[in-house]
Order: sequence, then structure tokens, then C-alpha cells
Amino acid sequence: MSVRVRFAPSPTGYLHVGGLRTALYNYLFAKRHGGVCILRIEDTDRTRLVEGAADALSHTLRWAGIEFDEGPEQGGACGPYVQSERFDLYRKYASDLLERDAAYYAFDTAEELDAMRKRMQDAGIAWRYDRTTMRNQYTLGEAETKRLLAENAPRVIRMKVPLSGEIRFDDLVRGTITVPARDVDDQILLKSDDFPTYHLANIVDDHLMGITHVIRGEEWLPSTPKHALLYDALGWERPKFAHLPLLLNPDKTKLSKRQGDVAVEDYRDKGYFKEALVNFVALLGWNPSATREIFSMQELIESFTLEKVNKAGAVFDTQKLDWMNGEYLKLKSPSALAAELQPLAKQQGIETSDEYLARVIELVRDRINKLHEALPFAEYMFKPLQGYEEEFKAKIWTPELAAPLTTLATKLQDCDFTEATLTALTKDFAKESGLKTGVVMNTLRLMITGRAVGASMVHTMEILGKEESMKRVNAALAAFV
RNA sequence: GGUCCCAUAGACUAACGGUUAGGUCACCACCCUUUCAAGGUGGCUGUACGGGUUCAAAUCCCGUUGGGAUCACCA
Repeated sequence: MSVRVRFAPSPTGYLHVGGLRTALYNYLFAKRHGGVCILRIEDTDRTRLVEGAADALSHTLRWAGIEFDEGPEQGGACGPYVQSERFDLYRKYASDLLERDAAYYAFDTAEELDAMRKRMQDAGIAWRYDRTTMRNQYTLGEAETKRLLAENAPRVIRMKVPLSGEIRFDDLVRGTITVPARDVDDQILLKSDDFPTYHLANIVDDHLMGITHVIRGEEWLPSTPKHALLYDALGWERPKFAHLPLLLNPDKTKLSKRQGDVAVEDYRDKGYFKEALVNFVALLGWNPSATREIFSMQELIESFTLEKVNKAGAVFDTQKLDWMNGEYLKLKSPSALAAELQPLAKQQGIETSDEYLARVIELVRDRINKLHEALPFAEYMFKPLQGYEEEFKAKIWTPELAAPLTTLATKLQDCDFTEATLTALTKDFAKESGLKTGVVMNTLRLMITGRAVGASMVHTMEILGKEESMKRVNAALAAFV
């Protein structure tokens, strides 16, 4: 049987990094097995509709390099792929469940439910809908139920969970899981607005879409017994389940907005490469037993297996993400990086050619972790000198340097500004003037960049060019002496 | 609190009964060096605890402790 998996987010307005990992694992699993990966939008909660959220989700997923075979945009044989457009389907299966005595009508109001909750809480009993005392088709009787339905009284459809026994299901990452049926609630399947809850919609769609493997976050583990029961009640084969370990905050709680950025868009906007984010997130909860860390999407596809998914949650530690981003920064071609950075440069009022930008990026890439940092780091390569770092100047400059540096300036004036000649000239000059190479270089650094920190000076001068470099040296000489 | 899940260093992880417990990030030191990085070398820190099973346990079993998830007409 060929593999069919799905990523089924609810459109909340952004893509959570945990969602990115779930989507990624589904995608990797599908590609690894030559299967199909589906995007399905779970928007059955009308109270939480966010305009344009589904499009944003698709856009971000595509940015990350995750492509779906079927979905709202690409269509497919099992559409529509948006749950709110599948409305009638859920009512039909809710009716089936009713006929099979696997579900029932309930008429309780919110107040009545609250009262029951309070009663149970006071009695120290675990919360569970008590179908023997509440207002539903069992306690009300057939005639009253029919009457209420006829007059369109507010009602929901609940699933009928066995009162005793055990429910068990297999999980590909955790093995067999068994829970006492008496601890499973009579979940609402169809809300009073006739929309399904997640539990109903989810299993109906997964079945109808031929989903073979349900790969989702661990937070769904507690409700999986309900899903298993529903598949059984409808006489459907259960898909294989794989519950992924959670992504965690530094304090080990479920990764949340409160403790930092959780949206993929946040990381994208902060300048992380999609390759780095994907690579990083792939290794949180899964590891191919290799002693390497850098994997392309293709390499991830080739090595991904569900068997290697971990059970324990993983802290989302951005320190390693920073390092990984730096690795990709070193891997990419300067010209590609320049093209990527150009828009931001323009936005910051920096007008420069792709070629020059590429050379500057190559100059500083080892010293930064994110591409956009190249701009502030090497600001002096794009704009006139903004001044000199006082502390650095105080440390480097002494009046005794005036004479030799003036000499050096004249020598530089007659020198080709290439790495080789500049290196030879500065080294020779250091020797004959008796100055340490470090002093010569740092003084040039002060005069040309104004900063204490930067790339190799001869490289910097070569790229900046003779004209600009000499302008700065002479200006510094005039200002310092 | 009920139910379920989980447990190798500060973080991510390798190990599928036999290894001096391996790798990566971070951290520290040294080398390189023109500052800062990068790179190289080395180092620090770990099988939560207690019982079993076994010739042999990080690994299997039980318990304890700790952590987490979940318990809506949200997904």
C-alpha cells in the first residue's frame, strides 16, 4: 500500500516551529517512501477564524521547501482540502454513528455542564460526561428526543464511549498504549452549530483521504483512544499512528510564545536561512545516528525513518541554530548571498553592485552568523567613515606614529592594491620601520575602518580600493596629527 | 487531582546486553594570527535513584523520584 500522509494545521495566522517540524517529518516520510503528502486546513472552529491565515501557512511552508502533492492550492482527488468546505460529510458520518449506537444526542446547556463539572469536582471525581444523569437521548427517552429535535432545540452529538474495559492502540514511536475506557470522555462530535469537532473531522477526513500514517505532535496522544474508537465504530481500518515528541521551552514546558519566538516567520525575518531552520528542526527529535549535523533536504529525505524518532521532548535551543546558520553562510556562494542581501541593502540606502556586495560578504562571512549582519558589520565598506572608536584609537594611536605612517601613506600611494602586493609592502614596512606588524595593521584598521574589529586588513583594503583607502588614511593623518 | 507519555553532560543526540559511554552546540585552554572570527588540538561536564534478571545492564523488568502532555460545543 502506498504511503499517504497529511499535515493538518488550523489556520491561526502563523506557522509554529513545532508545526514546521511536524510538516517536515510528514513530508520526509512521504518522499522517502515515494508516497503522497497532503495539506489539509482544519478550520472547523468558526470562532477562531483568521483572515488569510491559510494562505500565509501555505506560503511559509513553501518558503521552507515543503511541497504538497494535494491540498487547497494544488487540488487532488480527495478534495476539498479545507474542512469548512466539507461540512456535509461530517453530518453524514455523525448520523452513521448515531445509527450504529456509537453516538447520541445531548441537549445540555453550558450552564448545566458547568454545574455537573462543579459537582464532580466537589465530589473529587475525575471529570467525565455522565450520560446516565444528564439531558440526552438516553435519559430523555425516544419520544422526548424526537420532540426536541423536531422543534430544533440546541443539541450536540456525543460519542458513546464504553463504560468499562480498555482501549488500546499502537504508536510507531511509543509502542502499544492502553487506557481505561472509563477515563475517556463522551466527546462532542458535532457541535450545536453543526460543525464537527476536531475528533470527528479528523478521522472522517483521514479515512476519506486514504491517510495511511498519522504523524502528529504528542499533544494528541491523550485523544487518540477516541479516534481509535471512532475508526472501529465506523468499521474503518485505523491508520498507523506516530506521535512526535514535543518541542520545549528552556524550562522544558511545551514551546510557547511567552518564552520567545515560535513562528517560523519570526525566524525567517530575523535572517535565518530556510535550510538552517529545516536542518535544525529536523534534528530535534530525530537523528539518523550519523556523526554529522549538516543535511540538505534531499539528504534528510534519504535518511529519514520513523523508527529513529525519539520519545523525549527536545528543547528548542537557538544557540545551535545560530551556529548552524553560520555553517550555511559559509556553504553558500557569495554571489547567491549577494543577490539575497541586495534588497535589504537597498532598503538601508546602500547602493552597490552585486559584485562588490559579494566580495564584502566573502570578506566578513566567517565573522557573522546571519547574512544581514554583514551590513552593519561592514558598514564602512558601503558608507563614508562615521568616525573612530574612541577606545580603540586611544589604545592604538600615539604621536610617534605620525612620521612612519606618513611614510607608509606615500608608499601605499604607489602600490597596487592587491592582496599580494599590499601584504609584501606592509610586512616590509614593518621590518624597516621597526614597528610590529600588528601595530601597522591595527593603525591602518583604525584609519580605514574606524573599528577595532574586522576582517583581514589587506583584504579589506584590496576590496575597498586604493582611492577610498588612501582618502581615509590621509584624512586620519590630518585629523590625528 | 485522573489518565497517558517521558528520563544519557547546560542544550541536541549516538548506543538496538559486552564501547576507555561516541558526536554536535555552548563553555574553557592552547595553536594559528593583524583585531575579531574561522580553522586545528586538547579539556570540562552525563546514563535521576533503588531493587531485580543476566556471566555481563545506559540498554530488559519492577518500584521511587522528577519532568511533561492532556482532561472545552479549540485544534
